[in-house]
Amino acid sequence: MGRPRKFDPEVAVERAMGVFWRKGYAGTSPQDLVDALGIGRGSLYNAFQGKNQLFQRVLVRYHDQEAVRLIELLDRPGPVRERLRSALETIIEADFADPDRRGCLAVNTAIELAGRDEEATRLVRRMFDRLESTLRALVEEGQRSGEIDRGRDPAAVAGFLLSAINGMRVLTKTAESPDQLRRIVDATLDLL
Amino acid sequence: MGRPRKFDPEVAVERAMGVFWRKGYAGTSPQDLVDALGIGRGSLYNAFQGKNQLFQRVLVRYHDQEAVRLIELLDRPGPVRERLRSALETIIEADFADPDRRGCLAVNTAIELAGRDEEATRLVRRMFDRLESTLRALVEEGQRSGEIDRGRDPAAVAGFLLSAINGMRVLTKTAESPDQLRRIVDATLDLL
DNA sequence: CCAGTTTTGTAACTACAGGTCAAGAATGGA
DNA sequence: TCCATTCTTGACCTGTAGTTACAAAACTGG
Repeated sequence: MGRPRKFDPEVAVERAMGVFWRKGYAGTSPQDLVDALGIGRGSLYNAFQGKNQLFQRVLVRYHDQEAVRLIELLDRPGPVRERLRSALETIIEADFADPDRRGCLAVNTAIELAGRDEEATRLVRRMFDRLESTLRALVEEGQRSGEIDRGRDPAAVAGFLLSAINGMRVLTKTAESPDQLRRIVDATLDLL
Repeated sequence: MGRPRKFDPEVAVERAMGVFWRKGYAGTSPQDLVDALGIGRGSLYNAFQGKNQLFQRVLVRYHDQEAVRLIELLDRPGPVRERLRSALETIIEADFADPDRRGCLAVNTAIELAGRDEEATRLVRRMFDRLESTLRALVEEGQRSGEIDRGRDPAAVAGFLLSAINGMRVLTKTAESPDQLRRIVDATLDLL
């Protein structure tokens, strides 16, 4: 009972994600959110307790959406190396297709808030951990299929790949063309 | 002529660097700066035209200081791989020794401001380019000495290393212990 | 020691951050 | 139809961001 909501909270979180992603946490004002969500200030604070809580919901949504998309790419059938290449290339294409070059919200948040916002740190760490697990499984599969040297520690290689992906997403921020990044992908897979 | 400055601008920029590095650009207020620099508001705006200009001087100083330190590490005599390992390990030790885990100011700025602040973007890109050049020279040296496979494109490997370094500096933000990072260093050098 | 120059300290100002609150609107239940 | 409940709108509030203004202070050359 009670007056029903006029807006869909999920849609609101989705839109909030766009704003935080583009402007960062500190760079996003309540007014930005009100404008983007198309709801009144009061509703915003009623539905989500404040900027901080809303941001946490955004991070969860990002995890359930973007991170999962990447994991699905990696989990498709086919040779391990091809899957990896295709996933990395997709990341780069997506980063450069975005006119705002927002990069990865997890990376952005790690840089802006890690160590200074406990919950945000936890959520980002969770995304990194999840991706790393997926990568480890992929490496192990590659070792079974003979595509990847069996002498290597899968956990170490997975950590290396996670680091490589994050590094690329930093460089997409300043790179002028995708070519530099494509060469890095080539080099990374060559070395693997 | 005129009244002499009571403070050393270089010292002030140095201190400002500490603040921006820890709290980010948007997260640093004029009051933070006044407190940290130990000078009055008026002096601050008289000596450095404003937050933005001061930040640019900070970026230049960071380049001339931190980036150069890393380059010097890489330019020391000895086997290429050892130098690379020692440089990477030094980065990690420094990152974890810092109680605030500020990471790398260039990476932080790339994430926060690239594409949204032209001058900051230029200065960060310059740091990345400089490091990449050093890495390329190092790779070429390694190829001459036989430590690195001569079939590889030095530019691509250098880009790869730059990306790997930046990726590690993202992970130091959320990593709970340096061990994860040390394993990544091992894996990276193993693969090279 | 005066004129001219530059710095300093502090007050002031506008705008906005981030959030609260009262009043009213829309619902289901008795 | 009245009630309790929950939502919406928009005004309002306190504090701070980021900057400017300016008078007083501290120097230097002549």
